[in-house]
Amino acid sequence: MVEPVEKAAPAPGGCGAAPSVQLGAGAREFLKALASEQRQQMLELFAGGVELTVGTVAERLGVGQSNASQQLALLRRGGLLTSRRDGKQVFYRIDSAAVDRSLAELRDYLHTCCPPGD
Amino acid sequence: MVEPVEKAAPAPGGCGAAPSVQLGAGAREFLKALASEQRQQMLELFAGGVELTVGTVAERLGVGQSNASQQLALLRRGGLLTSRRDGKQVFYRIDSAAVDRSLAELRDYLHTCCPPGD
DNA sequence: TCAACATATCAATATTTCATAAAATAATGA
DNA sequence: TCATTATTTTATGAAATATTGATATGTTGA
Repeated sequence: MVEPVEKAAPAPGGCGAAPSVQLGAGAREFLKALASEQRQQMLELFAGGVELTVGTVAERLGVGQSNASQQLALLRRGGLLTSRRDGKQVFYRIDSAAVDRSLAELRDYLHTCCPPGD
Repeated sequence: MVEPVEKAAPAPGGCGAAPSVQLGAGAREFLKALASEQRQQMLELFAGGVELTVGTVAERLGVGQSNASQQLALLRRGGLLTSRRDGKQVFYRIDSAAVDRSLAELRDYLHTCCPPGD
């Protein structure tokens, strides 16, 4: 019989006016890039800060060259990887600074959505 | 003429033996759940720790009730929301503790992949 | 210039995800 | 039990994503 308290409206006494939190386009690309198992495996190849070429990544994962190139491009767009060309080859490696930025943005977003101490 | 150093194998002198980093299934679901703009909007409705029913969420986002139910289930599987039934209705709310766990796992994973100071 | 190699882009097709409606499950009260 | 309401599950077609092969771009060295 006890009707649940309808806390539909933003809790007035809670954490104050919730600002319209929203993830930026960058963070969204970041999440999208990470939300694929294949791309996660790809990322793991770069552990330790090593640099790898497209061809090497394709070979190690047993996927086509075209596929690897496209997925790496996605990871780069998501701010997880950066690349440099050296001669014929393109070397990819983790973009630590950008990763940290995205992670911080995601943390802020989630902590605004759902403060740890509530 | 300078051949780029082929750091294909795990850097021996680098940050030590890179342990086989791998995201757990939980973290993967977490990322998947977050990697959708609609589900991000959905999450934002829960800012401040409010509880909402499936019907309310559907109405606020202007989507079908079935759609809302499915997306909410996805967010729950991803460990972002938790739910309780009270009578006929099901109330969803943020699962702060689980979010923090996933965020921590993600941070560890990314920091093993790509230590900030490298 | 050409030949060769590495990567990127494009096009076609499979696979997956999304959105809506219909049917099934669960809970309440008469 | 039946009717009503809320949610979940199922089924369907539409849209997005992944995979593959072919082609194009860019670089090197002859």
